[in-house]
Amino acid sequence: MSLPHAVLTSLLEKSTSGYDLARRFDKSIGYFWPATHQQIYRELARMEAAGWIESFVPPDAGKTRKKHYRVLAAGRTELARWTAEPAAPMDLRDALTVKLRADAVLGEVDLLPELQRHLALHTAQLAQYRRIEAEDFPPTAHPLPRTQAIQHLILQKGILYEEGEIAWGQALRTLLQGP
Amino acid sequence: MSLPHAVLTSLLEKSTSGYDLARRFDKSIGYFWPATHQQIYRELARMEAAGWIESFVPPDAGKTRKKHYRVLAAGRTELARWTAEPAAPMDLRDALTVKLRADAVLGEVDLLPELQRHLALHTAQLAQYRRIEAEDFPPTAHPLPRTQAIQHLILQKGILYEEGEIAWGQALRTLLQGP
DNA sequence: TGCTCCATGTAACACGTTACATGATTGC
DNA sequence: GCAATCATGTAACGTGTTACATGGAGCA
Repeated sequence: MSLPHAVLTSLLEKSTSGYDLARRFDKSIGYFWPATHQQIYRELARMEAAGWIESFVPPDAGKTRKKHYRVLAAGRTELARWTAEPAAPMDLRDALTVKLRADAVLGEVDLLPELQRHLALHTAQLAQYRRIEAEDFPPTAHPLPRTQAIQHLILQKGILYEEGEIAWGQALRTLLQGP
Repeated sequence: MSLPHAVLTSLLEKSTSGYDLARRFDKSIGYFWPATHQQIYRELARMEAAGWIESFVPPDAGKTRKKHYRVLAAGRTELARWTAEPAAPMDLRDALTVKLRADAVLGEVDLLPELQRHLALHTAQLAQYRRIEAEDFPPTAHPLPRTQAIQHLILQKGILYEEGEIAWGQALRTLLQGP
């Protein structure tokens, strides 16, 4: 049950509409907690009913249906509560590994094309993370303030993850291609 | 939709009862695709209805309710189809990273205890993987046959993952504890 | 006029989680 | 006799996924 809290976090970072939230999700928190726009609209409605957030018509709405949301005190309290609460570490759900085991037991399944696809996707994602890092965290002599240091560390987690996937995938490719 | 295929794979590796399957899951495929016993019973019933597997009373059943399952040709075909089929890479769902972002935007949330818990859990998991590796893959001079090499590589993926989590967690701990 | 993008939603369903039910067998 | 474990399930619910609906705004 982390999606509402991910949404609260994103709203605290910048209070916007559900639509923009859904789009920003894809490029930030969504890397670590993906969500579709339908899920986000559903959670926004629930959280407004629960009194964690409130909606208002933004000044620049004009004749559009645009609604903005902002976090209320109750939402902030709830987020702080959840953040300190112990939770199980995420569990992996890695279909490629299952496929690899299936290949081992079946034999005669050519996994290489699928593996190449994955390597390409992870390589692309890694490149994107590196681009973001180069833009947002240019090398400096001085240590970053806490908030920025945390954000950099989060980005580095994504980078580490992709690097690991790629290194492992290359080892697998060598094995599958071997004589 | 990978759970049925994970179950098929496990059944091909060793055809057993739902109960044993659920217990073996926890210690093998479940590391990469977790499932509760209820999910497994549900999938077994569905797959039997679909003609992918069949149940039979094992010779050693006695008066128990024990049922065994074995994979039919249709199930084997389906598994091969799914294995070669392209699929999106797994997506991360990492609550700790979300909590970290929440901490950055809220301030004044003490994440250290939660981080320590995670470090302890990942360290324990890593130790278990290493124990399995030492038992099942003792160092030899000769390269392993393909099936075993694949199984070793799968285990190494788990090890790499845990090592990454621990290394990152230690970096985070340094940051959170820093002055 | 027709197309794309903005913006918010409803509905149905599949999958995952949690709690509970049932009865037999094994070990003390 | 009692508790723990074996063994299979039902039921209810919550989250995630997919398809579709609605209507305005901007542009060629």
